[in-house]
Amino acid sequence: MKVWTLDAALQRCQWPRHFREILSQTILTGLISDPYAASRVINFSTRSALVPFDYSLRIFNHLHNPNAFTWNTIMRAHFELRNNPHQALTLYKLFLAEHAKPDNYTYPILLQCCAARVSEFEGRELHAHVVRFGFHQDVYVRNTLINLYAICGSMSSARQVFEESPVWDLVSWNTVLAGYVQAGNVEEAERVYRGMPERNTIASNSMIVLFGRKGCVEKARRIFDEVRGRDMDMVSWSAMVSCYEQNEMCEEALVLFVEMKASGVTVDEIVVVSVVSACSRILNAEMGRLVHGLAAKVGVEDYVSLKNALIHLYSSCGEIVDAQRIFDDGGVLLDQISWNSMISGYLRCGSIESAEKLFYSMPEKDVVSWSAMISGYAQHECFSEALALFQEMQLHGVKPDETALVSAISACTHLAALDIGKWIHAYINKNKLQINTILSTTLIDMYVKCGCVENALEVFYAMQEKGVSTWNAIILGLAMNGLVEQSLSMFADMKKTKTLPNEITFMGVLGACRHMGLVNEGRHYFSSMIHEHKIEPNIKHYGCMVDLFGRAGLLKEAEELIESMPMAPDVATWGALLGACRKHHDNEMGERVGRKLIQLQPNHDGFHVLLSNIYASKGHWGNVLEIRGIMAQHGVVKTPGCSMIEANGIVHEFLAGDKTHPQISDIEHMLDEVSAKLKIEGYVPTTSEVSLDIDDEEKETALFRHSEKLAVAFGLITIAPPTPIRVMKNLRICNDCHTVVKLISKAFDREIVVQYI
DNA sequence: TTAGGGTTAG
Repeated sequence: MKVWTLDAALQRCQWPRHFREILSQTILTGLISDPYAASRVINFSTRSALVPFDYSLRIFNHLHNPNAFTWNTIMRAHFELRNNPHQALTLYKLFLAEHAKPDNYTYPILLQCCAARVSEFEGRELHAHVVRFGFHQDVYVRNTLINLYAICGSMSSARQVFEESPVWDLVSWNTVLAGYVQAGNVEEAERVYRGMPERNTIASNSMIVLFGRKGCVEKARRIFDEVRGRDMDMVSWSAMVSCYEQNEMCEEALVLFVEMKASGVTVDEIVVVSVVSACSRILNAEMGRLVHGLAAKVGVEDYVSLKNALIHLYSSCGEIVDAQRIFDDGGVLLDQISWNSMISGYLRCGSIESAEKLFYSMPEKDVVSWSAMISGYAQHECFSEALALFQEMQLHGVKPDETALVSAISACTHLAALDIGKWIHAYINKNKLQINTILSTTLIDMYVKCGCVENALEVFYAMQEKGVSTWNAIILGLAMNGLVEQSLSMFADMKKTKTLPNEITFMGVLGACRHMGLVNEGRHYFSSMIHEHKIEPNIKHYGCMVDLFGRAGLLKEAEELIESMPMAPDVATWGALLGACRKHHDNEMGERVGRKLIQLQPNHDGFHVLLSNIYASKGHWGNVLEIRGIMAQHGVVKTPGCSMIEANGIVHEFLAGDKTHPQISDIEHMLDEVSAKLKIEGYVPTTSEVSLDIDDEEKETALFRHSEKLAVAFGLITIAPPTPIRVMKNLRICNDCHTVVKLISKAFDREIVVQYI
């Protein structure tokens, strides 16, 4: 058998059996011991789908003296077919050990293997071999070296190889340029781009990508238009579309895509994914549907990233059925991201049960799956479920990352689960986990809402970089804890750091003024917000000012401010005025405002209750009953007061008048004790708050079953001093509870924090 | 044999 017969036979080879016959012929005739003939066999077998890779390997292992070509082929096959660059590099050592000589094709393969492993160390070793064997002048070798260093982030070495080259081809230029693009080095990239002897499409496309990533949309567009005049290709269009999409110019992205279609360029899966993502951003399901149809037409429907982008699109637009259809039809094409996207899609659409079902049925859960579920629970106010899942996640040995931690901590905040929150904080420190601005801010938020100002300040001062939300959390938190002066001086500090305040900052600042009744300061900050910082006050700022004026008895000014609002006043704003009317006994205005509100928002419980309270405080029981009737007629149910307290890592919930707690008899006993003790101290219950037509003794009892009092009593029983008693409440605390808690604190010598969240 | 495009999950 001759080599040319072998080549001809291989060319005709159609079946695995043919190949085995050809192989046995080469062995029987002894042709296999000819290194060139052996290389033809290996080359064919590694490239052909007829032969399994293991079979090629077995042939290779039986060869006595494979030549460089054969070694190269088998090393490349390890890298490309098996995706095993490490094995290729191992084989290279064997190659040298057998005293075979590498050729100029050997190093591009091996250097690519190093690039795939991002292994600069191995690369440098090979670089030395390249020089030793005298291939350093080869332009292919040089280019792969440049690429290797660029990928390993060592642009100085890449640049050095480039500079030392005797000749440069287009690939050399493009590779160096790609390195700077990847490193995000605009200056050097532009310099290289300008220095190129001729600018080709690939280089221009790289520049479009770079400018797109850096937010320089106009520069990208200029280059795009330049290429357009020369020779653009699919990538040019695609890069420009994605540039718009990444910079949130979704309309432009869609327009350009339509133009691309119209110009007759082939559309592929990559550009389609960018376009679908643009549709998601602007919640345009209709356009997305068109693109989806187009993708099906060009036959890229099975592309998993596209499926994922579509699941995201449809679920973001509330079209959960369509999202689900893609997921259900996906079968084996789906990946981890598909599952996670579907879970968060369900959660976004409020189908907690579907999300749970999918979550518990998924083959593999990663951090994202867990934290999607945890934060989904938290977003739907299922805080206990969120925390329980966070703990379950750790039992499964999954390490929480920043996002999971943020969700868990915010669940702690809402549950007043301070101990668990502190445990998470300690866990972060112990494991030296990355603390980013969001995580720190969440911790600060938790501490201030649990009344631990010291801990909050500790986190705050330890932060390297503080964002506006960090300042907001501390300003708001200090004010919330009654540390008004500190809060306002924090605001002054913030201004010194040149951090620009936003509308939330002013909520904190105005809230601080309200807390202390600082009317003049409030006016000053409100005006500086508008004139100095050019921030339009929102409805909450107005509400805050109305409350500030109202509490100070400036009812007229408060009402005038409401009338001057550019938007319709909301519940809180009217509520503030109504509350002020009650406090300052302006029943005329109170009734007027209250009646108006009931008409405006017949479904809101707060107004009815406030108005009813106004009547109750005057003893006008007829009117109270009338309001009750209106409430019943509109199906308005008073939101029950609910307080939470954490003891020994368990969160206990109390509703007003609640008798369901297992320790209720102890609690009632404690309340009686408290009542007796406080009466000695001269406490008189403010029964005017109770809008029931019952006698005073019954009113006292009702008052003493408010949820926060139950929780505090429970705290007195279960939490040993000096640990403070911390209670979280869903509604604002009533005057009586406020007084009572202060008295308990004194009489029992306990630190007590009741927080309204 | 070396160079250019993308997104999607919390």
